[in-house]
Amino acid sequence: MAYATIRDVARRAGVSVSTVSRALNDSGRISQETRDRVRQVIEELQYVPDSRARSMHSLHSQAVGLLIPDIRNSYFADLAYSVQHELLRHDLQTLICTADDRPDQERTLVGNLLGQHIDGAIVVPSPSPSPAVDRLLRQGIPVVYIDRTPSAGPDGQTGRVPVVDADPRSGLRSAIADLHAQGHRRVTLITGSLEDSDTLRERRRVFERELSRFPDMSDPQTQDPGIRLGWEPGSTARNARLAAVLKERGTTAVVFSRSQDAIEALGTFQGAGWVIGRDLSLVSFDDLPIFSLLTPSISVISQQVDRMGAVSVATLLRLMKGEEARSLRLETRYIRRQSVGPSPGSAAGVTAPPGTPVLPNGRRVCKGQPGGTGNDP
Amino acid sequence: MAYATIRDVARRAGVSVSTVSRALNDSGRISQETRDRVRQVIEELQYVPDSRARSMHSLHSQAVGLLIPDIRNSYFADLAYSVQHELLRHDLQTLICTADDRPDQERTLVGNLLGQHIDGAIVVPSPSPSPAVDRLLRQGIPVVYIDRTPSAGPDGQTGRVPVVDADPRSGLRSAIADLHAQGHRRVTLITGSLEDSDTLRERRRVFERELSRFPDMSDPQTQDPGIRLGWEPGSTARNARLAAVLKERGTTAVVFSRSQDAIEALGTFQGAGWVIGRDLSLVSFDDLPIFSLLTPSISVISQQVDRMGAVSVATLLRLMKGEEARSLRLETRYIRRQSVGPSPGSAAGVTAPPGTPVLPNGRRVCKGQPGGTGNDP
DNA sequence: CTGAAAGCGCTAACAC
DNA sequence: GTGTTAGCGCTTTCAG
Repeated sequence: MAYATIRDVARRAGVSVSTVSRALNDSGRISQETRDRVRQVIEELQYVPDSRARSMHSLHSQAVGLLIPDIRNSYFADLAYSVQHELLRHDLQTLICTADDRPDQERTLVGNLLGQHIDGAIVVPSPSPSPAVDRLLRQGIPVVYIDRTPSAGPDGQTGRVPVVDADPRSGLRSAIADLHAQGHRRVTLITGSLEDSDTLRERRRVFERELSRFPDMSDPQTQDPGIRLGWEPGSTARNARLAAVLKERGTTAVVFSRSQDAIEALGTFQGAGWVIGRDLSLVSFDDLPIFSLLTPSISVISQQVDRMGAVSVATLLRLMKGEEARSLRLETRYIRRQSVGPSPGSAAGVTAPPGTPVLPNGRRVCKGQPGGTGNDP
Repeated sequence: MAYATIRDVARRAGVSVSTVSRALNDSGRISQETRDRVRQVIEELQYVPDSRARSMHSLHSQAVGLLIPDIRNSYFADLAYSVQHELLRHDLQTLICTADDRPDQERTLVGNLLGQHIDGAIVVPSPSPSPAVDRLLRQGIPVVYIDRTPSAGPDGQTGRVPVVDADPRSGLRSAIADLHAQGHRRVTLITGSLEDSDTLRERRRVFERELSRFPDMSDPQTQDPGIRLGWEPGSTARNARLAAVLKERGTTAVVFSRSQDAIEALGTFQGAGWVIGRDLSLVSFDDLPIFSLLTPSISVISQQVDRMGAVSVATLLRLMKGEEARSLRLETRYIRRQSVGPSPGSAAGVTAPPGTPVLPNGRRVCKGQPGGTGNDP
């Protein structure tokens, strides 16, 4: 069935196309009466204005591109959801593009986006500087980086792009304070290979700094409070080795920099006879939905993706209005759950220290409530 | 910076716009020489044709809508990924819309899609018949349903929409056969409330039928091999009750109809001192990425989302070409992992029965390889 | 308050 | 082979 056009409506309502247009947009001068009649006809004909034709004049396509590495990753899916809903509130459509961190695919996708004359873009920058994103920038399209700080490219271009990401400090500080209060003195960070990622490098650096605020938590034997794991996907051998190292160090609590490592190691720890939250306390970055579903539920340092989505959209809107916009770091938040308990052989931890933000057994609402992480009061 | 238009290119190349158009589309007669020159200029100007203007003629927008309940759900995210990549191979853009199973939101989103004159749509039908989707149908837009069979609405409209979904039979049959071979005789299905979902109802029905093929597996005490769980999100109490019921029944193996229930129950079972794969064998529907990461890894009945995406796209393409397209049910596949082991107190299960499709500790490749589930030879 | 007409960027006849 | 021209469906002056 062919689409009804504005002419069809005009004809049927006995008016001209410009009158219909005015009725559609509440613009210009139009009498209440004709407006109602036109609206009536629009209903009858199930007329939907062609947004393509429309946007060719307005210079606004009402569409925003969202470039992420992989939609299958829970974290990015949450982010996409949040961004999309926030944009929808502003009558903007989100074009979700999964670039797989592959430059060629990025090129194709950005080409598509340019062809549609998107009004703006929200981009998770890939590890290496991206020529595709530069193209957006050169075209003068407002861009906001999200989640990762891009490696400063040699071209000054990216210099003026606002970044919205998470500051690991607040979350790590609370987590370490809580672990300390629970009597833990030997806390180990488990991180991925640091070369790959600024994010991981920063977490590591901040972890060390925050740990050093407690003199009794420094480890006299090992200078190095962190353990690096390669990217080999969770070999059992690797996790077994990990368990051995922890035992040798006398570690009573671990913080995982990458949620995936935490998931993989969990079973190994339990298989080794450790009860998580009793024999070993465990905290992971990223508040994945699954972490609150598992038993024991896993304490996390939340990146607050919902807020990140909302804030990045707000930043983009500002840019789109031609206003200035600055980079912003969101606080991470420590959420205590069952996986953290008092250190074995310690009398501490019966009560949490005042001021520690703790949500015992915090549960995440999954359906329908974007903000339902329970983080915000 | 303003976009370069086809006129800019024409002017600069010293030709007319139609010549540029021909160079762009390799259509009509054009000399090699001028074509190269035009291409040259296009490069220089970084010219990108305006797909909106373009599509106003061709009657094709090269865009397809994908309507899913929630992108945050791993299962749908996987599906979206698969669909999007498959469509991209055919130079079609995917407009991912998360409808939250809310009719009003569906209305808005479908309105947007109509406004863009999408060439087709792939839709996960919501439990109740959707007026929004009917609107697409009335407009004559090719639609394919995916994953769920829609409740037959009173309007004949939806009758002619092909459905691509998963047939639980093959997977359940293999799973039950494997469990039987492992010595399990008391197998229980754990399902959600059946009223909500045709899918769950069917799984339940097929489970009973497949179970009855083994005379020694029927349960003399309980007529009812299934346990229904409400939707209360994983209350500890509920899971504890579940454990008690299983013990009382003498169940040695469980099959979860909903992956979420499996995740929630896992910890409770382990907390009760059961070793999964030894004291209790466990199979879940849906091959979520996490299931292969956990220790023990979880045996699953895979819906083969990758294939489902590919097949639904193929079906849609057929429809878009005006050809007939039929509904299709994909086989589900049982993938054995560590969570299934021999029944306690049974001598069986040392070897798997011949012909049973088994992938011990099957691991899912997450990055970069759409087809990397390891299901396809 | 309403209508006629120009044009957004592109494609597709039709001429030359 | 290439240029001219008429639209696609809409918004937006500019007259009435």
